[in-house]
Amino acid sequence: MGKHGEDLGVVAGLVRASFLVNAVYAESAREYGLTVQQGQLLCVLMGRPYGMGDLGATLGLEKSSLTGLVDRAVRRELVRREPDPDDRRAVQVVLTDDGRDLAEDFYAATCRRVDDLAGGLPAADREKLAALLGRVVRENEVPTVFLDTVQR
Amino acid sequence: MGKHGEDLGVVAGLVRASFLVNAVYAESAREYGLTVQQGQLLCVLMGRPYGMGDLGATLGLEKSSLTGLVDRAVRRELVRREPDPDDRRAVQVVLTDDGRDLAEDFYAATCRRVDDLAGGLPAADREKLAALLGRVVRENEVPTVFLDTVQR
DNA sequence: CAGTGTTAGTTCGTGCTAAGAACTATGTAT
DNA sequence: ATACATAGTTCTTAGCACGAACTAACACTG
Repeated sequence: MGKHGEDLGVVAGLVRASFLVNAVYAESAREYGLTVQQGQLLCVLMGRPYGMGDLGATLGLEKSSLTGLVDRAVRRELVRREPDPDDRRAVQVVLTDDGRDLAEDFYAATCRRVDDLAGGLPAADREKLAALLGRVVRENEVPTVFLDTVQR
Repeated sequence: MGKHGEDLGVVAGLVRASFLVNAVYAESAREYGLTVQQGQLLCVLMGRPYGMGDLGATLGLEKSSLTGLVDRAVRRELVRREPDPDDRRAVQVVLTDDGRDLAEDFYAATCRRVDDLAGGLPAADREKLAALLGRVVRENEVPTVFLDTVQR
């Protein structure tokens, strides 16, 4: 578990890098007239439509929090609620055409910015960093993915 | 600027790692009865007292946003506003004893959790990761620090 | 098919976050 | 003295996040 001073290095690095990414994400969202949460919502929906439940699990929100988020996105015509053909209680949240356009622009711009954060690193280091972060992410997302997968 | 698939690796790694850290930070805060922002406030103040202006610059908030954050922290007796002896307009925000205790507990717990995120990595990889993240952070905080320094 | 429990989502109330604009009071320069 | 800048607060508006209570549809069991 580590008692060395070097541990602080990883912790500080992760926390500060995460603040950096947050700041970049927020700035990018702002530029596109979105809040961070709306940006996340659009990015998630770029992949496929989601029901409210799945969406909550993916974004880490309670369903009651989600209703409002989706409501506001609907009001801005970025997103639609479509009835789920297999379950009359359920709803599919889908990007509108406007929503998709905005999502793609926002996504691209945000990727560019985040990429620039690592812009000073030579290619080899970038790959190393990507590999290490990938491992951290993979090892720690297991619980979430596990739940996602099991509960289907 | 990179046209290769590997670029996506760094971006995805940074973004997803940052979400992981956020989630951990939020969970830790919650456990200590804090919001993320209050947690950040306490952690910043662990180092030294700050005026409202400096605090805003450090946390990336407008002064008007800060008033409320500090108000709520004052109400919870985590923080005090002390008059600045050199400037009767200004205020020093200082941790109370309770605030310091809570800040230290929260800080330690959060560090432990973040450290656990990298728990699966062997020591050499942890160090490598810390070094790479350190570089990213250092290179990108320059603009903020630059502004801070120049505008005094 | 009736009864029971579960699931999907919404509504409501509370508190927190964030910003900008307008304002007060103090400080600084001229 | 005048004018301008700075430190913070107040007010308004909008969004975020949660839990508790609720409605409607589904699923199971007898």
